[in-house]
Amino acid sequence: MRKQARTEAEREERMRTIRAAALDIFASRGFAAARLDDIARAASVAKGTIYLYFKSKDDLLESIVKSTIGVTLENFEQFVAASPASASQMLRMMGNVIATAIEDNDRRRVLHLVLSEGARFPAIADFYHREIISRGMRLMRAIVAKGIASGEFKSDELARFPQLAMAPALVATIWAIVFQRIETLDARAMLDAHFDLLLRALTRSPT
Amino acid sequence: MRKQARTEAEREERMRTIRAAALDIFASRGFAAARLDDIARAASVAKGTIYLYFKSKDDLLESIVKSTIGVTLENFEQFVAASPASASQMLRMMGNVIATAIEDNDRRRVLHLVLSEGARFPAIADFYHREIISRGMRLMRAIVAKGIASGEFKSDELARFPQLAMAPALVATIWAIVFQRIETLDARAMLDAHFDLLLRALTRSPT
Amino acid sequence: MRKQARTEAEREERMRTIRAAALDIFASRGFAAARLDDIARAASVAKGTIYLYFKSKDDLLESIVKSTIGVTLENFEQFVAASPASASQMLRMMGNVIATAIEDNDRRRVLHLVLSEGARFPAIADFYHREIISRGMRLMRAIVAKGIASGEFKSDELARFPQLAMAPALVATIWAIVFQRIETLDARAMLDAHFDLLLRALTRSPT
Amino acid sequence: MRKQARTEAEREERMRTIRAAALDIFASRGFAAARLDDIARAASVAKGTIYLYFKSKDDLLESIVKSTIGVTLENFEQFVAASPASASQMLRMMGNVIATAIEDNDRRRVLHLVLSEGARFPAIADFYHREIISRGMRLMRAIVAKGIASGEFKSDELARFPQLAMAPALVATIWAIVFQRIETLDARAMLDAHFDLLLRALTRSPT
DNA sequence: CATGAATGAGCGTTCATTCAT
DNA sequence: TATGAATGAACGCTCATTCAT
Repeated sequence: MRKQARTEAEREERMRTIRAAALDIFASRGFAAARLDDIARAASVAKGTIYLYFKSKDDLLESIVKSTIGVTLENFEQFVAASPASASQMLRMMGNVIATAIEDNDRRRVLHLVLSEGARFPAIADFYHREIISRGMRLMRAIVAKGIASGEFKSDELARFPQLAMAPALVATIWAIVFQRIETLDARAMLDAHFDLLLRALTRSPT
Repeated sequence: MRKQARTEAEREERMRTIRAAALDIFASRGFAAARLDDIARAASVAKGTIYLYFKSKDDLLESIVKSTIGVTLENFEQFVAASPASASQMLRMMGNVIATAIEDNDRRRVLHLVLSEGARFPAIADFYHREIISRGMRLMRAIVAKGIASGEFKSDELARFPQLAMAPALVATIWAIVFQRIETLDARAMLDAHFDLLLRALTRSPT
Repeated sequence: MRKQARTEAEREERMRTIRAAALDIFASRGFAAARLDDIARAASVAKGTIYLYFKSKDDLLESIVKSTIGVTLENFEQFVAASPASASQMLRMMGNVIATAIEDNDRRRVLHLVLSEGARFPAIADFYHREIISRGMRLMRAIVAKGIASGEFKSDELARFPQLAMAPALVATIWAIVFQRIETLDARAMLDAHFDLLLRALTRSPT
Repeated sequence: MRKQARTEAEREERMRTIRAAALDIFASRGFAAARLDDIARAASVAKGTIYLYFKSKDDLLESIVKSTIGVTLENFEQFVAASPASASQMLRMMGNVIATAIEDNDRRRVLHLVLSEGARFPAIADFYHREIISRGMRLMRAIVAKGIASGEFKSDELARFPQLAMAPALVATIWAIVFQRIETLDARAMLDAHFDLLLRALTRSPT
């Protein structure tokens, strides 16, 4: 072995390999119980090599979370502002984006790591909140504002609690990791039902 | 400092004390990183004493989860069948029960432990699914069935995916543990909004 | 339970019971690996009770060894002096006594404990040497002296190294405990052969 | 203080060092009471290093026994078949080999470990029986057979119980470890006396 | 850069001994 | 006396991190 990473690109590639291996191991054993030895073996590098790229086990976890942002949201924000689509259509699209996102196993695993370890890793919770959650919430609020302005949406619950739109995605993610073995759950069908209900409620005047 | 638990009641009390201390420590450090030493100190017993009541650290975790069932659901199931209340009223009541349940910090911590460690502790996932989740789902389906039978509810999404009713509670729980520090969330207000939306959607015919 | 030992006789009986149980456990697990819990259970007493009769685990071991002297030797010494039997006959008798002694499982176990733990328990080595070994050696020397005086025995190897007479008994004991499972050994037949050889040698003039 | 063993030879050397240290500690404290910490210190390595070379404490013990075979016997077997020496001479030689062998302190300690712990470590008892004992017995039987065939030896006790030839060596070994402190024993002189007696007996017709 | 041997602090569990009942 | 719950020091083994090669 002893492949050397001289260029910056090779360096990035190495880090990606190690991160991928680490995510595998963290996800299957849990962060604290994961052993660097296993990660090294899974990444086909020596244990010491990991330390050439990451300061510590904690840093490795942090790096995994930070590298899994998904550029998806970035583009979407500008799109909302400019698009001629109706708020309902946008909400649907958002639903599809979410459904697609959580079908990706790595993203699920990262989310689960954030939920499980976030309390002990402020940097991770901060990062995830800043980069993913608050963006998603801002986006959701933008859509709702547009819908209310246009008269499509009759109530503002989703603006006050954008979390309500994502909640089923969280459930689907956790279910896939914790309960799938016991009882399967069709995540996409559930998200479809969820957005059906949401739209039916939002487009109806509260009594 | 060497109180002996000779009666069965004292024994139960001891176990409760140890469980409570362990939940504190598990919740704050995570299961794997929690040290029996800390649990013992928190429970004001010697480390060896823990092993008089629990077979192992794993067993202690399992016992914590199993002892936190909450009798709440039990009673509720019979109530649904017999009550003259409308399905809508019942769903509201259910919402209140859930909101109250997740206001309890211990319950939140246990749920978080189940979500975080369930994948590595099949016994825990099994137990939680059997005792809490499948019961809650059955209950939800009973309510929806009643609502559809009476003509109150026009669609069955909630019968197909009862998880949709609980999803915001899960979000609230995780938020409290992971993100509260960064941005507060009024769990009860969110759940109220959630059930408002849900009822508005269910009582309206799908197009 | 809670049988109380008020009289001295009851007290002795209790100690015997505990010693017997302890010997069982020491022999099967080894002294260091033996657990007081197991001894207590085997003796049908509570763990604390053992400490009413013995100062410590070490003391219990010591007590076991000291209580297994076997009065056999005592009587035999006087017998040698007075008996009209020839030295050869006496050696034969001695052989029989030894053979019978090591057929007793408890004696074997005690001897094995002495051999295994004696190095770490000076008190035990001292005691065993004083009470068993040096007596046996003295006895052997007395027999040989008698044989040489009477002209029966032509050489004094056995007087210089009385251990030579007992060596096969030691082998038989250890064999029974360590190798019997792999290959059986007929201890009595071996001892018979040994004393046959010994007498044939002693009664012949060295060249 | 952080010498790395990268070649196979250095690795072997490391194992030897650790085994030697372990034998010291096992012999002085007994196997169960020996602490890995002490072994590590005695070997001038960190505790964890031991586990790079041995799977467990048990494995370390086993390895010690297995690495102390002594090639002595191997060569001797072929020698007996080919040599023009008489059976008596061979028995004498055997006596010298044994006497020399048990003068080695390490060999004594290993034998004592086998006798003490063999009952709890079947692998050790099996190994020792297979590699040392049964070989020694076969050898002894070969010598006796030769002696009887040539008419030198008149009886077969030693063929039936080859253990009789080694018994005094066992006594000498145990004595050195358990009773030397109390009363010294000249092992070589005793073995000489033993083989004198043995030869005198074997070369004389039984009555 | 890469390797993997070495380190040693750390932890779950055990068990001889004590002591409240 | 007898009991057995409680104690806490001790120990085998692990594994994140370091560092010689």
